[in-house]
This record gives sequence, C-alpha cells and structure tokens, in this order.
Amino acid sequence: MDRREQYREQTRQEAKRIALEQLAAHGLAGISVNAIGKRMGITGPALYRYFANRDALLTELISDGYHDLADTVEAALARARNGRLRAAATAIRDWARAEPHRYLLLFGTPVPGYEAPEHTLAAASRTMAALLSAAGPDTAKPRRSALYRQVTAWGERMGYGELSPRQLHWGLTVWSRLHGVISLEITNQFALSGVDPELLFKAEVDALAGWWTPES
Amino acid sequence: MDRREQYREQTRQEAKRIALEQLAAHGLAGISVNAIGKRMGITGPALYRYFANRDALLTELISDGYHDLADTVEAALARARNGRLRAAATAIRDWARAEPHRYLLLFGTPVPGYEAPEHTLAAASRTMAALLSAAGPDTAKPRRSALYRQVTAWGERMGYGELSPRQLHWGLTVWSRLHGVISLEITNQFALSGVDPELLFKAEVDALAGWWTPES
DNA sequence: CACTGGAGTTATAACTTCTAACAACGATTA
DNA sequence: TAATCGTTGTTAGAAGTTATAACTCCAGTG
Repeated sequence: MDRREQYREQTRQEAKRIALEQLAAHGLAGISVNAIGKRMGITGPALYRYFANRDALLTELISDGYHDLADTVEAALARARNGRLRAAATAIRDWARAEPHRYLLLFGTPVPGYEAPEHTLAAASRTMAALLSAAGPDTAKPRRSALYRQVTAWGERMGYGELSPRQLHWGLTVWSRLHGVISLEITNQFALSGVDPELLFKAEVDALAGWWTPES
Repeated sequence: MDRREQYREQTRQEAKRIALEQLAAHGLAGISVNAIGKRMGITGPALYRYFANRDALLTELISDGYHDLADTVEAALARARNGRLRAAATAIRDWARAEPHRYLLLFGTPVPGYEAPEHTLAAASRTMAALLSAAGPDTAKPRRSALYRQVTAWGERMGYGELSPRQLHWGLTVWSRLHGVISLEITNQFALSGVDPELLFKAEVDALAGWWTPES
C-alpha cells in the first residue's frame, strides 16, 4: 500500500473511531461531520475527502460491526471445547453489553438510508454459521412442513453443510431468542421487573440447549 | 373542556398524527417541526405553542404507543375465549406489522433524551399483565433459585395476583421471545433466510404454549 | 367598548450537511 | 533542477434544522 494511502486509511479509521464515541455518547444524531472533524483537528468539510457523505460513514460503521461481531463469535467458538452454544451466546451478549450502541446500530431501528452491501451479508451469514455449528445431533426423522421446506431451501442456498431442517430451524430460533433477551437487556426494558437479565439470558440458553434432549 | 381547549387538543392530535406519518415515511429524522407545521398550514415555530420542544412531541408519541399497544392486547384478550396466549401474541405481532416504525419507536433503539413517565410505565405493565393472564396452570412445586426469588419480588411489587414464580418467569420469557421474533421480522432480518417469519412466529408461540405440558 | 390572552407571524441565532472555489504542499516527471 | 499534478486542507455559502424573541391580530370577557 502506498504511503499516502496508509495515511489516508489511518485518517478514515480515526474518523470512524471518533464517530463510534459520539454514537455512544450522544446517539446517532451525535454523529456530526463537523463535530468529528473538530475532534480530529480539521474542519468538517475536510472529511468529505474521505467519505462520500455522512451516510457512507454510517454504512461503514454498520459493516464493521457485522464483521466485528462475527469475528468475536468465531473466536469464542474456537476457544470453546464443549458448551459451544453457551460460548457463542455469551460472546454475543458480552459484545452487545460492551457496546450497546453498536449492537443497536446493527439490530435496532434500521438506519433509513442503509442497504446492506454484499460482504456485510456474508458477515451476517458467518455469525449464523457459527451458531449453527453449535447445534446438537438430530436423530429424529424429519417431518414435513412448510417451515422445514423453507429452511431446507435456505440451508442449500447458503451451503450450510448437512444440517437437518430441525437444526436449521433451531439456528433461526437461537438467533431470535438471543436477540430478544439481549436487546431488551441493553435497552433496559427489564429494569421495570428488577430481575437480573443475566438469569433470564441463562434460562434462555438452557432452553435452547435442551432443544435436543426432551425427545420425551 | 373549554371550547378553546378543544381546538387546542385537536391541533395537538393533528400534529401527532402527521408526525407519525412522517416517522413512517422518513424515519425519526423526518419528524421535523417545520415539516409538520407546513403540512398543517402553519409555520414551524407556531407548533411551540403546543409542544415545549421536539423531544416533548416524541415523548408523547412514545407514551401514546404504549397505551395503544396495551389497549390492543387487552381488547384481543377480551375477545378470545381460549388460546389466550395465541390471541395476545398475534395482537402484538399484528400491531407491530401494521406500524413497524411505531413498534420500533417503543422497543427499538432508545430515543436519546427520553425517560418514561409514570403513566407510561403503567401502560407497559398493563401489557405484561395481559400476557400473564394467559399463563397456564402451574402444578409443579416451586424450586428455589435466584431467578425465582427475583420474579417473586417483582410479582409482589406489581401486584400480579397469585402467580407462581414459574408463571412470572414465563411472562418475561414470552415477552422476550415475542420481541425477538417480531423485531427481527419487521426489521427484515429474516429476509436473508427466505423463511416466512409467520412460521417462525407460530413455532415460538407453540413452544411457549407448550411450556406447561412437557412436565415429561 | 376596552382589554386581555392565545395563536399565529417574521426575524434571527446557532446549529446541521454538503458543494464550490481556492490555497498549499508533496511527489512525480520532464 | 524545475514544472506540474494530485491530494488535502481551507473558507464561503446554500439550504436545511431547532428554538427563541418580538410583534400582530383576533376572539371572548367584563
């Protein structure tokens, strides 16, 4: 990489870093081109040399977030020997708790202009693939249902190996339930109940882990 | 109510109605005082006779949303004879699908300045109480755990009748899982899988209904 | 009829994003 | 070495935002 390109990349990263700080401190509206520039020691319009516009900057923050989350989950799974679901789930929750504004940037209210680019969808799929790798063995014979037909098509399209429909459905359910309990926790919606969100989270993870045993 | 107060209230309602339209069309940033005023045939600053500031208007939209949702769920439960959980859950989902921007205003990324006023918390509790009224009978003898201690304290504080810890935990779980699957649906995050969100939703409701039977 | 208070107006300040025109500086090339 | 060119920064300005202040106007009341 060219020397100038290095400086350029460095400047871009600094802008994004400061943007995330502003996001954490003052919300999405706090990401102001002028404010970021000021904190970098340059004027606002100078930033337009690095980003086409404010939306482009936001879009990069979102893409970075997806990749960061996928990396985190994959790393946690690489470390885990058993209890793979718990490891992945805890990694997601910890990531969300450490930077709730970032989690909400990805999964909260959508940013109006944003359309996910290709490689971002790939990162999202990596996270899902990681979750699916924690699925238990499916011994039951497959039933026929609209849901199972659809998840089968999805699994084939994404190339999710030899997973059964039940395992694929489990993957979507894992994601849905984790998102439910995590997003309510970081938006403080459990505060009204006074219940420790961690206990609710663990109960959900246990329920998901028990998906494979209560073959009754 | 005074005649002038009636007009005043009418104007306030019109402003909020238009604000919701702007929210649906252009997101939170689309709620502009000037834009609302223009659509009402008055200038922007005139609206400050009716709302202290833009945040106050947003706050009212949120409060109205909580009450509207609670009303909807209670009405659905009043109609339902059996399948009370399904009735309540479907009511929430339908409400969210009909006005996703409103659902996200309540449960998506929090609006920076907003702190829920007292009567809003009451409306949130009404929704939870409605859900809890759909709990099945709990015949098992109560175990001891940190979670059960905490939900018991919550139930006593809120006056949720004679519900067991298991039923209270179920209520929080219902809310968490429904929020998970509904919020992912309306933010289109299931689109990548191509799976019909309704099937995932129904599967979650079935699982929650089955909470009381798999006493194995 | 006079008066008072609410509801609207315009003007203005201080922000915002973003474009255009211009200056300066570093690296490459003749 | 000297000229040129591209990149990065600047300031100025347009068009938008929230919000306040000052002013007008009109309806209802005593």
